[in-house]
Amino acid sequence: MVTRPTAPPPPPPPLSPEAFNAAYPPAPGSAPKLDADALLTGLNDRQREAVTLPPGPALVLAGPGSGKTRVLTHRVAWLVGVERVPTWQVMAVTFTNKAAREMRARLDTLLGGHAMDRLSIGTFHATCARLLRVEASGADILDFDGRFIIFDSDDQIRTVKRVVRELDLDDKQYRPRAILGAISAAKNEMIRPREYNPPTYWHEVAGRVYERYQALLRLSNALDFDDLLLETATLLRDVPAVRDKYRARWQHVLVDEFQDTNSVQYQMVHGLASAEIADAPHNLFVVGDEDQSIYRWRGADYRNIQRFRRDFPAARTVLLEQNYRSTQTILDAAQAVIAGNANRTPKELWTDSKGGAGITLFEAYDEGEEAAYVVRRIEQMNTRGREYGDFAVMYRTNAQSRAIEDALVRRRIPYQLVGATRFYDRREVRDALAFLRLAHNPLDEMSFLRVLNVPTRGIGPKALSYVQAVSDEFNVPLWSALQLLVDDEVERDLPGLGPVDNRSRNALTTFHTIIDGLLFARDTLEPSALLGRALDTSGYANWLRDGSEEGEERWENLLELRGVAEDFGALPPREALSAMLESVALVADVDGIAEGEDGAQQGERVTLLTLHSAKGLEYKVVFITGLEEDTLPHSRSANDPEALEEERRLLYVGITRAEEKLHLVHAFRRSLFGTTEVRQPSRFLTELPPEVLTPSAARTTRSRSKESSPRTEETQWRKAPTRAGAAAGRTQFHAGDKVRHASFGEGIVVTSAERDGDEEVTVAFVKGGIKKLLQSFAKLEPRG
DNA sequence: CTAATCCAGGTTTTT
DNA sequence: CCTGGATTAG
Repeated sequence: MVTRPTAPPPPPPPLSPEAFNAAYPPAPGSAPKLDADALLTGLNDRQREAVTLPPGPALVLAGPGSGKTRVLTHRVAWLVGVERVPTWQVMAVTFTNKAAREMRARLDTLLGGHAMDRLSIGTFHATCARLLRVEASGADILDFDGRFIIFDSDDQIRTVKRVVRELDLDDKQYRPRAILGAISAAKNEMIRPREYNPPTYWHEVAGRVYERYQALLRLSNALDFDDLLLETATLLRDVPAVRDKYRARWQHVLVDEFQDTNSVQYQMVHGLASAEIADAPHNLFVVGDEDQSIYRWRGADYRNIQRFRRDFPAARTVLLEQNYRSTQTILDAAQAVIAGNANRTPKELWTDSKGGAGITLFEAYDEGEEAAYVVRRIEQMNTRGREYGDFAVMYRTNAQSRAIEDALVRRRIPYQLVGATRFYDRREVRDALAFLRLAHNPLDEMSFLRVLNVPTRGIGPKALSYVQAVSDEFNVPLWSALQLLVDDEVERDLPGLGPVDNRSRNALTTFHTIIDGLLFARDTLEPSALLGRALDTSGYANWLRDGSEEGEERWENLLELRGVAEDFGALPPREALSAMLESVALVADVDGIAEGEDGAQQGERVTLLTLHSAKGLEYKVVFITGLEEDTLPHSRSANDPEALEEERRLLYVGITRAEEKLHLVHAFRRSLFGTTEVRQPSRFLTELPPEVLTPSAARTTRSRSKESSPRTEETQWRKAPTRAGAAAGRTQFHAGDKVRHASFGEGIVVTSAERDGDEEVTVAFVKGGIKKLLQSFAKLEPRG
């Protein structure tokens, strides 16, 4: 593929205006020259067109499985290897670390491992963080300095809570989550506290919180996720020197998943590419798919694709419709579903792989049976030669994973859970990181307060109030206040508090000693050792490992964290520490961390994940579970047509993950927060054309679409439960009977379910409506 | 100050 | 169901 000439390549024609090359002479870090034909082999016509587009704005509309990442990476390779653009002039942004890593890896292969270090490839957030660290040091345009820390969602919510309490607000009426949402929304619109124009009284209050929240952030020299974007976009908009510098530097900007950009991200990209500098072409290459826009709730707007067309009328558009992933059957199903959305530009996906297995639709009795079904199918296919790694089980909400996990554990099938209680959200991990953050910067109040009394060392509200009082009195951070206290450099009688009692004093000294020790060690110990020291001297390790199973589990998480820390061992300690903390703050997914306890590799495990985290992935066999009203579409989306369209896109994303076989599963009833409810099948199911389904599944949807007719279907069980009915004393069944699962209208409801390999049967009579009926369900013991 | 216990509330998706 | 907050007993 990649050929390296033996003779030095002839000087390439400069892609960018000479003026730029003169002003910014190419730095070391140009890529090897690539052979254009070799680079393009294996690409289809459309892909080739996209990869070789002339400079200028470009929009690639890429359907699922159409080789989007391939196009992006080849485009970069084309630019640096064929067009001879210096690598440092290229910036590619993605949304996830995973995508960035993958791009990097693929480019590494394409470019033969050279010249990678000068390419800017990263997530929006990471890219912004890097830029801000540079720009905030020195210039005092910004109200924070380059050593800022990054607040994650937990820090954010704690801060908002603190402000809500401070302002004496009712946290029921002003729920911290909601307020944080409002703040985030404002930031996404680039609205600062002072410019905030509240539409309602509630928002006015939220605005007050916003102001104080922001002040607290800056007090800790902290930025939240939204700030990273906002401050960068503002800088590029308002400071010509900075803007021009980066425009000149990044002459080629490539954006992945453009449909998921929010307004700030759009402006940032737009700002970088605008042509206010004479002769600068807008070399902005964006790739996206409106149909896969699933982050509306955090400000993403697929209409940015339309906006792009409007703002860059000269943009060339390339449509990628050939799919290399799924069977035609699966594509047909996907298109039928997405066709239900009104606001979209139609695309016609096609593939060379005609036909394919029908899509199975299964109605389970409840989530337990749903899980049993999935697991049974996996086992069946596994014995027929499928690897566990070929399977993925997807769901709308993380809570749904529990039942599936249970079933997998019982059958001893190795699995991998993506996301869920994220590794870095675990309490012990956050505690441990708080120690490291304090070692990095003891003024970090969030971390200070977090571990001040963890493990408990006798510092309660009383002791804290001394520190707080000193902090207020002398207007210094908590850490400095603590220092003053333990060094006995403040008046013994604090205003309104009286003398500091000895117990508090001792406890505070203990804490001070711990952190001081870390500060002392941070320049010599590498992060993993520093972490070990922190856990030892703080007593955290002992406290955690109290002999309980839970304690050991948590301890293992800390060992994993230690493993993460070891990756930074090569750098000088001080640098390694900040690199590690930065990386950890911007990591969202757990991949690479959750290697199996049972020794199974990733490829040998069933993957469990939400539909959201499934984007960009593919599996041979996909199960989409919980296809019910109020789950998919989710109840929160019920009243909002826009939100409903997003739910449909979510299902579309899920369906198009499947390469060969798709199972759609829904349950007749499902328990949620303790109570059980009857579920209606998802409206999206009725949008599936019967011919994409397996015959029996097609029959089911058809009978279901006739509204008032009874909903019946034969169960999947071969053996009827033995005289289970008799045990109920209501009706009788015999071995060999065909058990029916009749939900409505027949006077009797019978369902079977599997539990621990045994079948469980439920029988009831219809009396007083379905709700009553379900309450009166009798649970029966199976008999041998 | 800590630990145990009770209670109410909130439960979508994630950089 | 699970968490986090509040309350209470020690």
